[in-house]
Amino acid sequence: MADKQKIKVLVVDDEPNIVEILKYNLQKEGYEVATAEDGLKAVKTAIKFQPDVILLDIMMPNQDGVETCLQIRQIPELKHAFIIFLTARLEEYSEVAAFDVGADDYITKPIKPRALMSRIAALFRRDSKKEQEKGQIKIRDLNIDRSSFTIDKAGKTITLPKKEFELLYFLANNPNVVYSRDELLHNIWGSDVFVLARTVDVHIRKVREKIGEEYITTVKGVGYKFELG
Amino acid sequence: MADKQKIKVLVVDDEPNIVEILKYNLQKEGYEVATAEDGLKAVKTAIKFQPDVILLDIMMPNQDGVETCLQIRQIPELKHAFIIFLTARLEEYSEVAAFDVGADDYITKPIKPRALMSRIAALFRRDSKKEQEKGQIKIRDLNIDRSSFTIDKAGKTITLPKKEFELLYFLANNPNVVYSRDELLHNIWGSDVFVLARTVDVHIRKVREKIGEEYITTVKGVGYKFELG
DNA sequence: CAATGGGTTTAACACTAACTTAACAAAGCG
DNA sequence: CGCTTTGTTAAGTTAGTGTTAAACCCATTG
Repeated sequence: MADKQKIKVLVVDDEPNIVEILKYNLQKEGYEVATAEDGLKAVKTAIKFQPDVILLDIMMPNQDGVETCLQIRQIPELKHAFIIFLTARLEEYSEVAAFDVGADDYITKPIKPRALMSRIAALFRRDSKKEQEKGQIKIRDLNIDRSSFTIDKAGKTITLPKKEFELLYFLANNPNVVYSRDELLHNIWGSDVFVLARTVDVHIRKVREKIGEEYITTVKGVGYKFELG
Repeated sequence: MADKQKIKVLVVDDEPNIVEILKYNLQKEGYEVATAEDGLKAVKTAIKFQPDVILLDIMMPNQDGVETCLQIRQIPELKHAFIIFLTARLEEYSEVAAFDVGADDYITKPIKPRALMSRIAALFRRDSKKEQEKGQIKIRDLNIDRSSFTIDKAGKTITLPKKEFELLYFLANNPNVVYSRDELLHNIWGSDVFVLARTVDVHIRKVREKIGEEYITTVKGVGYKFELG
């Protein structure tokens, strides 16, 4: 996948139940999660953990969310973090305070996990869309088009499955450069996936089968490369 | 979508905090932002900046939002601009006055940035729909007609429900481009709606059922696209 | 304001392409 | 020639999608 590294979320609430529910849901969505049970611990954890998103309860022992938010906003390394307040419906005063204090958003309890997930996802959607907006390669007699996951060759259009496409796309993007199987795995499958290196061979086979044998060549003992004319 | 060039937003409020928060969030969403701190400056800036959207606080020194709105509405170059009032919860009177004065919408403080962003995005979704309401697409043997929500195929006319139509219309408008379920949700359902991504599948099913299987193809692990030729 | 009904969303289960693994054949290299 | 690396095929597994039915929502109507 394209999430080179996981988005990190820090959940801060004094109610263990809520923390658990949020943690569970966030992890299921592929986020890396840390938790803290009060404001003081939140700040410490945030510094170590460097979260991208902080879900912050307002009413907490030791140090409430507003004060915590203020402190976090002072820390340069955490300035980019999104802070979302979790508030009980009736603490309206806090809504006002929240934004003065630098929160990016707030949601009212009871929390609907699904809605919260979408909202967090929305925060990062823009970037991922842009990444994909690159991507059309003309090389030799191939026209490789990321937007449609297709290869055009001599008028014929071939649609490739994801992994096969990514493989060809990656190699074609760096023509004449030899990549080892491990490098290909790392770049295309991602750094946190464990599959046998020989898996690459099979995908290479499939790609060659579909576009022809003359594009990807083997360098024995090293790996594969996309061959220029 | 059609954001060839950035949408311009003018934020007018006398509270620097609020201005900052809104500016920050708007820029993050990709809008171009200008600010003004009172009504008089707002009008001047608006003339220079030519915003597409104006966020206007009601209670301001020098010249309040209502009066400012009236003035802006006089200026021909700014007639197309959307004006959204920002009001404190209790100034109910203003809700009434706002629309008399030519505002397009209003929201009450405290402002939820997310909600505001969605609202702004929605303005342009609606707007762009209007533009396209002429919208008729001829593609392959289909004739897709937005004004009646119908598809003509080989003499037969099929009427689709709204979501199904929008889905087909969107894909047909961007043929050969693969869209993930999330992208489709974002573009068709809107950014502030939280539904499961799999909902898209069901609508795809219905559309295929009605117009035939040969138009929309699946790219596994990626999404759907409208297939040309 | 219950009942209806179309549209939409969710949930559950079935199914298959895609992916991975494994196993054997062929090819390169000392 | 052995030994290692790659090619190839087939079989095993899984993640992603298809499909259907049921739940839900909301506007309309009697």
